[in-house]
Amino acid sequence: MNLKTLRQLLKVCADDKRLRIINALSNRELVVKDICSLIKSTQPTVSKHLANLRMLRVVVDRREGNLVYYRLNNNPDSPQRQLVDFIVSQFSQLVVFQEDKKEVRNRGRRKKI
Amino acid sequence: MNLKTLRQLLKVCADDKRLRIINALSNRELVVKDICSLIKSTQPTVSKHLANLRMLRVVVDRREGNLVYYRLNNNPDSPQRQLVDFIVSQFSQLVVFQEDKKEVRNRGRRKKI
DNA sequence: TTCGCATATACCCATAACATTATATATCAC
DNA sequence: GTGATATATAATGTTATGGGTATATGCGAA
Repeated sequence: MNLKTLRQLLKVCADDKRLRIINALSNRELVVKDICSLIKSTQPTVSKHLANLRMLRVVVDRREGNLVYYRLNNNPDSPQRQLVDFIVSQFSQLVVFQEDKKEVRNRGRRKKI
Repeated sequence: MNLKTLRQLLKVCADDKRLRIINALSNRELVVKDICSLIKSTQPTVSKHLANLRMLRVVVDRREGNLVYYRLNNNPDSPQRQLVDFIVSQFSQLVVFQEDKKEVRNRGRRKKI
């Protein structure tokens, strides 16, 4: 870990939509399309955000058929996980975060993802 | 606290020089000129970085004569302090951080600040 | 193979961020 | 008041970032 990596890690989290993605994924893994409709952004935009988060290992992905599931990097010793924990726990009361979590739960109930 | 503030708070920390300033100030308060020589940047550049940090209340300042002392916002309940604590403690082993701390301590010994 | 769906990448544009130079403000000494 | 020092702000150029459209890739079904 060096200064550049720390800076990049903070920077990749310093974006409204990526913060919402991180918060949403703290609930459970999601496919790209779910995230598109959740944060109301086009698919390329979401793919790019996810690529940014993936490059810094904030999230990891797995392909299943033609779907790609994204989840948080849950390695408990990683700085990524530490920062995500800080964000998710410290700011869980943020209205958007609560709304998004609720939406993710509902979406999960409505259709198998 | 809203999403925008969280984003701005993360962003203001997501810069090499501002990270070094935060780490240096975790030791003790410093005047602008000290920071200029520490991070080897021009005075306007440092002033701007400090203004950014000040706007987000990551640091606070006090004027004494024609010197302006900067220190970390040490309100223990503030998100600012929480994030700074995370950065300073979690990444204290970073080479630049250790070098800067050493330099700050030496500088403090050499001349009264 | 071809089609259709999900996702990723390329390209372009608009805006934001950083560094530098020059200038302005503030305070002290005189 | 003037001059010197410390800091802040303004103006400018360059680079980085985020969003959109179009296109490419990957995979399953038939």
